[in-house]
Amino acid sequence: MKLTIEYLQETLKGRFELSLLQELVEVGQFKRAPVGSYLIRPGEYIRSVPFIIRGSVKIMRPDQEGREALLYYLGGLDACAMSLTCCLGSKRSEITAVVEEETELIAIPVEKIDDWLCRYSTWKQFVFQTYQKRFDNLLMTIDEVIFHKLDERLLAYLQKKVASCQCTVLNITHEEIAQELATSREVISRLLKQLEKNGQIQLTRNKITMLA
Amino acid sequence: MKLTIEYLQETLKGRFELSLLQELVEVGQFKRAPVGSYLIRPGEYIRSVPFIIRGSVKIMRPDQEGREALLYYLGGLDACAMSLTCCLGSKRSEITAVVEEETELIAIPVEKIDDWLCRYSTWKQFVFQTYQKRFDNLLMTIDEVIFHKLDERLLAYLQKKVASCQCTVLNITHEEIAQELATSREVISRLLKQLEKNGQIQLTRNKITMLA
DNA sequence: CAGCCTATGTAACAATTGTCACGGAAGCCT
DNA sequence: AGGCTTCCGTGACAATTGTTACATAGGCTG
Repeated sequence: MKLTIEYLQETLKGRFELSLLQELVEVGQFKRAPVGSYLIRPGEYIRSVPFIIRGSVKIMRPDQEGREALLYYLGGLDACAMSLTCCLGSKRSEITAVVEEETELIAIPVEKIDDWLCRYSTWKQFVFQTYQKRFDNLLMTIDEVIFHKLDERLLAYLQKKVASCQCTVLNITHEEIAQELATSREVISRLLKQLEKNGQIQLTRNKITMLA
Repeated sequence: MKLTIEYLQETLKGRFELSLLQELVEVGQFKRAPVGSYLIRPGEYIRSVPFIIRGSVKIMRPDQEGREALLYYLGGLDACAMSLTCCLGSKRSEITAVVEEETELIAIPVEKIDDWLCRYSTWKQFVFQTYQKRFDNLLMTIDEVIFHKLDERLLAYLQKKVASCQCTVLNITHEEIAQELATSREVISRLLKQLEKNGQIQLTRNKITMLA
């Protein structure tokens, strides 16, 4: 699809000035990314920063043994701070970005990130806001892992998921959850069963329904 | 102490252009911070960003119950990214910064951070480099906590400490370590004893000597 | 030296998390 | 229906981490 000023004005209303929108239309590349597709893989160089218009993207952190833990989600009007730093420092990515729900995004070429920074104060603001949000995300993730037990983390995980997909029925297997929380399937099954006993969720194959 | 161009040229050699150094001399405030002093407390507004010339500063993350876990260390020529985001978004600090070893720093007023960003490309570079380093630090911390067990984390902790203070004898109590790793003193004592049995360290009161 | 405070050692037990083994259930395909 | 694959439930046990309780040791102060 081709980007238009009208589309941008509608989706980003008031966030950026007109002249910036015009540049965005020129250099930005609109993309629709299907569920499960990878926006970024660890080790890759990043040539464009994804600016998410709508949808949901999962940011994960891999380790050497092939495990991959969830860091946080990006949603509408978010941008990936990791990409920003990688671009500006031309380093390889240290994270994975997977589309969680069908996502529309604008790919912005690296050069422009820097170029716009001093020419558009709204852009500068946006970039720094992005950094701040990502720091907050990371800190919250760290809090979870350091200070909370698995059952609490699991519940928080489910709630985040619900918030991100806007519906109370999650289509997900225990195995997937286990991977994102960096533990084993059996442990997750056990804890989920506990939550079910407490009346907080309902379990069926490939599906978890939040009740609370 | 009063800042001088000569001092900055010596300590920051080549990193910033002369005109920026001149501004730094004018608006920056040189400070010497003793061990144990707080540069930032959670909940505070931040009016100046600490740019560390020499020494070591510990960045910690508190939780509601008064626990406080170590995130990472800042050393020479580092700046605190948290301060940056807080300033630019005028938000309260979410972390604690404590001086680990006698530190010399330059306090830079908030307004200047933004002001210089577009006027000095070396400054812009520095700011983004700072963000990137802090992201890396946080990611490494997350890796530790998510993927590694306490004994490995403890060893990594000790090694980081050794690297940061440049000597193999650490003056620290088990209790302090326990707090920074968000666990209990007994657990740390147990694991330290294990390390001692393995011949990796030597324990005496208030002191841990690294052997490996 | 006696008294006191802090740091450390350690046993015993509880709780949490990880692993193994296996059985059953749900859905799909032919 | 029968066979196959994937997902889930669960018991049993191991390993790790947390907690309680108390003993001992080092070092300081009067």
